[in-house]
Amino acid sequence: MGKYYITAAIPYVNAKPHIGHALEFIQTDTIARYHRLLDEEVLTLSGGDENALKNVQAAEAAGKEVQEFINENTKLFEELAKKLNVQFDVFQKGSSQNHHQSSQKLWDLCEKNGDIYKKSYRGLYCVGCETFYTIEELNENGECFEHPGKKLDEVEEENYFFKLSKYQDQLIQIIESGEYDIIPEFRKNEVLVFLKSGLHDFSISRSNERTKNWGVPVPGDGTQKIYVWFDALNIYQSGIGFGWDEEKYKKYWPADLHVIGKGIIRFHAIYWPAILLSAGLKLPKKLFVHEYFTVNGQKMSKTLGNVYDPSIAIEKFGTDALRYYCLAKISPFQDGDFSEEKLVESYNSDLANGLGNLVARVSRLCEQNNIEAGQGSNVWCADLVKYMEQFKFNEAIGIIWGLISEADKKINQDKPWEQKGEKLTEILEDLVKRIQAIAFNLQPFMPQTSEKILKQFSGQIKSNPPLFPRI
RNA sequence: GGCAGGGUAGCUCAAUGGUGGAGCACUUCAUUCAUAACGAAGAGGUUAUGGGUUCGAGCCCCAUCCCUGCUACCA
Repeated sequence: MGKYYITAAIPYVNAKPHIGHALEFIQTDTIARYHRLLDEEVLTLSGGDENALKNVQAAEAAGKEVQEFINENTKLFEELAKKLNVQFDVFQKGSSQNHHQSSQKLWDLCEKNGDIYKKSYRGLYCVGCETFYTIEELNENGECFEHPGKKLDEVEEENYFFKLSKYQDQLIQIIESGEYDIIPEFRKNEVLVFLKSGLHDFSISRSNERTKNWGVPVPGDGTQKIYVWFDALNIYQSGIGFGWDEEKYKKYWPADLHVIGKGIIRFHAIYWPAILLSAGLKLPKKLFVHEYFTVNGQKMSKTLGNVYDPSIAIEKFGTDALRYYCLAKISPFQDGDFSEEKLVESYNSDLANGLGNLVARVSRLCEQNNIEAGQGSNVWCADLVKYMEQFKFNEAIGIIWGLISEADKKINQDKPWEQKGEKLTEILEDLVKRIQAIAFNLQPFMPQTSEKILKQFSGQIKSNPPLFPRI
C-alpha cells in the first residue's frame, strides 16, 4: 500500500468555471477514488492560479481589489468541486503566503544551479496568453489567434531567463523512456517532436510595473515578479509543503499523476520537468492529457456566448448524471461534445432505463419475498482495472453497463415472478450479488449513487423511489 | 508548407488483409418484477472520392477532397 498523489490543473480564476473544468475535476476525482478504494494513501490537489496578470485586469474591469476578486472566483471553483462530489484534500491558492515562500525556494534552487540569468528582452506581449509573440505568430491584424481584437503590448525590459535549452537532451531521454510518462501516446509524440526541434530559454520574470505589482517577488530583486507559469506549476509542490513543511512534502512528492487539458501540455511536459531537474528535485511520474468539450458541436468561447456552466446541469439532472456523462459518453482522448440534449438522452436510456430500472425491479422482488442481502464480494472487474490504468473511463464504465444488461437478461430468463420457495430465493440472491458487484465497481464514477445502492442492498432489502426518474 | 491522427449505420464509436459490428435512436413482437421500463426480432452501409497491389482491401500503395492536433528555419 503506497501513497498516490494526484493533481488536477490549477485553473485561472479570472472567470467562472465552465463545463471543461467540471470534466477535469470529475476525471481526477474518479482516478483518486479508484486508488483510495485500492487502499492507497491518496492525496488530491487543485488550486487557483491567482498570480496571472489576467486576474489583475479582470479585477480592474470588475472594479474590485485584486485579492477580493480572486477570493470570490477561487471560491466558485471550490464550490463546483463540492457540487460535483469531487474531493480535493488541498486547494492551494497562488496568493497564499506559504506558496510565495515555496516558489522563492524553487527559484533559489534553480539559481544556485546556475540556470537563471538576466537578459534584456524586447517583444510583443499578449496579456491574455501571458506570452511573447513574434510577428510571424500573429494574424494579419497583428493580434494573437487566441485573443483577436486585443492589441499586443510592445515591451522592452530586463528579465530573468531560465536555461531551458540546457535540459533538452535530458528531457528527451526522460520522456522517451517513460520515466516521465505522457498519456496518450500521440501527445507524448508531439512533445518529443517539439523537444527535438530545439528549445529556447524562456523568461521567468516580469517587471513590477507590468504585473501591477501582483505576484510572487523575485528573491533578491524587488523590481520583478516571478512569471506566473513558473510559480503556478509550483503549486503542485507548495500545496504539499515544499518550502514550509518538508516532512509532508517528502511523504507525497513526487506526484504520481498530473491531470491536465491539452492546452497546457508544454508547460507540464517540458517547462515543469526542466525546472525540477534544475532544482534537483524529483520528477512527477505521469501526465494524463485530456481533450476538450465542445458545446452543441461548437468550441466554447465567450464571444460565441456558449460557455456552459456545469452548475446548471447539476441542478437540472443531478451530480451523478453529469459525472456519468463526462466519464461514459466521451473518449478522454478526443474532444467530446456536451449538450443538455445528449445528457438527457444518456440519462434516460442508461441511468433511468438501465441502472435505475434494474435496481427498482430487483429491490421490489426482494421486498416482496423478504430477501436479506448477504455480504457483497467487493471484487473489481478485471477489464475495468485494465481500462482504469489507461484512463479509459468510458470503456471502464462500459464494463459495468455490460453487467447491468446481463442482469436484466437473467431476470427475463429466470422469471422470478413465476418461481417459488428455494428456487426463487436462489434466483433473487444471485441478483442481489450482481447488483452489489455493479454498485461496488461503480463507486469511483458515481459515488452517491453507488452508496445509495449499497445501502439499499444491505440487510433487509426495501423498494425505494427511483434513483433516476425518467425525464 | 511540414509532421501526426482521422473520415465506417441518423448519432457516438469498434473491426491481426478473409462473410463490415456494438450502443443510442427507430420499427415490430412478446412480457409485467420494474421508472410506457426490461427482453426478442428487424430495418438501417457502394467503409470520403478515384486509381492500384492481391485469389481477396475498411485495413496495404498512389492521387484527390475534407476534419483535428502540433509546428515552421530559409527563401
